[in-house]
Amino acid sequence: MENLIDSSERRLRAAGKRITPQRKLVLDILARSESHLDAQEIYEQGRRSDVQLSLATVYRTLSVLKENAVVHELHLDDEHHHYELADREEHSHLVCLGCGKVLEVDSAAFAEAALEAGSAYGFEIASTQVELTGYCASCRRE
Amino acid sequence: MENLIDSSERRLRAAGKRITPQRKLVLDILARSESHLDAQEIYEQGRRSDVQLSLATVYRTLSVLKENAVVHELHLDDEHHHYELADREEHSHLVCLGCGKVLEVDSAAFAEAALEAGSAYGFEIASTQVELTGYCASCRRE
DNA sequence: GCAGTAGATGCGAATGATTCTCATTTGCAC
DNA sequence: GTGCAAATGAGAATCATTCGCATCTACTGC
Repeated sequence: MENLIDSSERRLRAAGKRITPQRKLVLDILARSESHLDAQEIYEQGRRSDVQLSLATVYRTLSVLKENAVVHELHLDDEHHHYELADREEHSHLVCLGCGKVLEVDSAAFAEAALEAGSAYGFEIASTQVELTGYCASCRRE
Repeated sequence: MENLIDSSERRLRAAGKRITPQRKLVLDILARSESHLDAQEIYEQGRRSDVQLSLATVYRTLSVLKENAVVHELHLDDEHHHYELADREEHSHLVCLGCGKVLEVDSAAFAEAALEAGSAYGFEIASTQVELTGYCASCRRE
């Protein structure tokens, strides 16, 4: 966990960004979290620490992290965006339309298909977002 | 094109929805369009017809169409949603980060991978949204 | 260490997409 | 035709996100 944050900071420095307590805090919250947080949740968790933090800063930080490929922005629902640290195994998301549960699934197959599709069109693929929706086992039997 | 609309209307009727001039208009605009429209664009095109149409109705109509799987909602950028008729060949989207161009690519490979991933977790896959971002051939050579 | 400065932050106001309210209209089943 | 639930229009309301600006601070060069 610590090295995830270190490498993120290295990437920010390389882009000429400063390492502020607020940015460390947001990174730390993302690293500790099991789930996919949205800006509001990050803000609320951040307020519980002794570092001062505003919602605007959360958004600005997420924007910087996104630009530097430190986090991925997810569109799991239509309400707002969710974020997760990028340097984890490649995976996609399975969202249950019944209960809203989100599963992460390995997506090597998708990444491979993405590369093929990209090269067929002369594209250099930067990121692959796959969101699958459907019904989980327990919601299927209603 | 006509039959696309007919089948859409059948689906709406089956769900107990009424066929109104506004709904026909939105379907017609989507069917005629080559690209992925957002609500505002649909509204503006709709105003040019002699059917009265409000932006609220566009949103309500899109929501109904989405619930009945007549349209797919796309998250091509962070600004707003884009929509396309659902009953077309399965395809995914390639978005260029440089110029914003959106290409449609065949995605049989993704659909297959989705089914596999779904069954591995007991999920019944309802839809597969794949959005690839990267740089197109001309933006790559800057 | 210390000062200077560009980059960050906090706060509250602004923006802009989407949704809601409610009075009015209208498909469509009988 | 009639009746009524569903749809619509217009504008207000909501809510996530961004902006403006005054203040602060992480880093660079001395």
